[in-house]
Amino acid sequence: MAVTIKDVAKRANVAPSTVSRVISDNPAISDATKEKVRQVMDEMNYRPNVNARNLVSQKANAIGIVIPSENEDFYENPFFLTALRGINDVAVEGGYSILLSIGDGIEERFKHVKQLVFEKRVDGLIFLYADEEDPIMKFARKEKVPFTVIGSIDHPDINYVDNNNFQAGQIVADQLIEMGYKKFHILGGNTEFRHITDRELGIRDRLVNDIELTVDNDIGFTMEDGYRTYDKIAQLDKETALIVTDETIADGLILASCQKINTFPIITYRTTGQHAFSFIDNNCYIDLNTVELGVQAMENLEKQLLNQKMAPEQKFVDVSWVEV
Amino acid sequence: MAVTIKDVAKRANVAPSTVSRVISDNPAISDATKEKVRQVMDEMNYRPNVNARNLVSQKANAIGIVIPSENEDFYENPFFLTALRGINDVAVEGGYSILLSIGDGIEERFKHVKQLVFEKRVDGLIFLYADEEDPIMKFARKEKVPFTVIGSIDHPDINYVDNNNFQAGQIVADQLIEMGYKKFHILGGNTEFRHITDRELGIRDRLVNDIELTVDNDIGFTMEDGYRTYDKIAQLDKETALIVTDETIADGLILASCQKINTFPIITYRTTGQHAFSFIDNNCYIDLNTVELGVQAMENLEKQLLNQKMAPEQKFVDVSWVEV
DNA sequence: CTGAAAGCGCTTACAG
DNA sequence: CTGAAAGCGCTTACAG
Repeated sequence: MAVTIKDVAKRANVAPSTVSRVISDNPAISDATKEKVRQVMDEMNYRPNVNARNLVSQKANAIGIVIPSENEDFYENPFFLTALRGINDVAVEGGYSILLSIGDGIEERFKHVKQLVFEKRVDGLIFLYADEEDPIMKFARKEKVPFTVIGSIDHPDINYVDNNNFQAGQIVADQLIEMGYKKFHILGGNTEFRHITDRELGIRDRLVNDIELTVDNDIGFTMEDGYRTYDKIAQLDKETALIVTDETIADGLILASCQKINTFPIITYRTTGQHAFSFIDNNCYIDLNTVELGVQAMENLEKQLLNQKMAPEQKFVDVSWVEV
Repeated sequence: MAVTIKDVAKRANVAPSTVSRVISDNPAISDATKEKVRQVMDEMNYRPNVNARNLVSQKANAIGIVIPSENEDFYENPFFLTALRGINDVAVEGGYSILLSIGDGIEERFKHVKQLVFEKRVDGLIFLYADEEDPIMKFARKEKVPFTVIGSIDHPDINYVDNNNFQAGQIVADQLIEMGYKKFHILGGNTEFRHITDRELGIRDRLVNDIELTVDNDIGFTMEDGYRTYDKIAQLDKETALIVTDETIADGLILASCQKINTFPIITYRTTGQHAFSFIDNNCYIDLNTVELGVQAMENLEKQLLNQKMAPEQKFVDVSWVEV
């Protein structure tokens, strides 16, 4: 059997409660006792039993990750795994486990999340998408489960972390103007997504008089959609700077154009510098710092868990222009 | 506060132990009592507290997933997430949570896995790679943690689930012969991986006299490696059937050739039919049924957890030829 | 600064 | 078929 707090206490000639206090580094315990107990813990390779600890504290020391319902995306879009990486870093540091809810379909996942919450398997949730009308999110609000959203939600009570997409638009415009471009063409994903429209607004915000702007939005959200756009894009005049406000569409387009004469740079917003196409995409890009998005989401959630009555936070992560 | 087993017992006019027995569907309890108690549980929306239950049973009702140390792969290779999907399906069914160990670098992950095991956060592990010399796997054997490997390991004590890669080679050869090809060219990943060599052996096993075979192995494992192979491949004569024994390499090659005249089919082994390039890859392929690999791995692990003294199992999942 | 005791919410022999 | 009691391994008031 595994060694328990009692075994340690006996060997160290103290009470179990003292050992417990040493574990939590309680300032009431003398340094001498702490040192002695710690030595015994090391000797015996003692590890606290998480279940016992959680039972007392009524905590799970775990958080749940909720992914969007169109979950095919999850398997293709590097965004989710990259954000998860950031979440994981902070979670491990704080002793939290991460539980994924990746069942097929929204119904199954909703059921799973309910189970995680009601059985106290998780203390809080992180949503990898922003949709105020989502049933799982509504459930979390109703049950008062602490949660953090990655994305923007128009509601002052909700904690969220997002890219500063408006700024991300401004930066692109500024850079391209500095590079001497006079014509911009925006190729955009579906305008139902706020990051798409915010990026466009940011670009428009920095347009100077002599810039000519054309926009082609709502062309879809898959690689295939981008791929199919090639013929249209090829018509653009050579002086145009092409800004693709959705990474996956950009990848499809890059795929379509990589073997042809690449007449203009394709500027896009990237989840990570280590994307699958980095070896053929020699264009500058905007790094969305998605790992940092995950980090800040988890930091926010942890803060909520430690401080019940925290005021809701809405944070924006800066993006950065990357020269290639 | 949440409703406990005592609350249910009081309202149902029975003892807590009776409620507990109803939860586990103990046959000693009368149907009448069961029905009454279940009704009260529903009314009160009772959910058992997992921590309390785990504390008694000395179980975590959770399993840990270990990913390979070159973890950049994890973020690009659809294999891992697809296998996870299969694992998840079985895990949810059996009431197990899934904990990921995705920290950066082997050291950090090793530390994390140790913590998961020693703190009893997991009951068992699934390795998404097969390497007998891996320190984490050695640790699991030493500590007698139940685990299942996805991949093949030459050791009779280890439970694993793998594709039948030899058969996967045979099937490709058979199909291409039936299609009338007389020349095969194998473009292979690194031969340190057994699935690569087994697939080749399977192909060789079914070669008939008049087939001419050429092989080009160890060209790497990234998309870029496949992409770079294009010029060499373009030299092949038009009658050749090209078999790529690694999916990622195949994708790089498809990417390189998609805009050119695609003179011969590129046959490869695919993790899933819904891969990123499915819209430009019109070739037949071998479906490795990776979801099923995950399903069987989790089924095996669950069996180990329920039956301590189970004889080790080595299972092989069949692959299937997919016509496009 | 430290210990004895109660309790977290379950399960499981043991009795009856 | 059901209940009372002990116990899983911790933490945390309460005493001293």
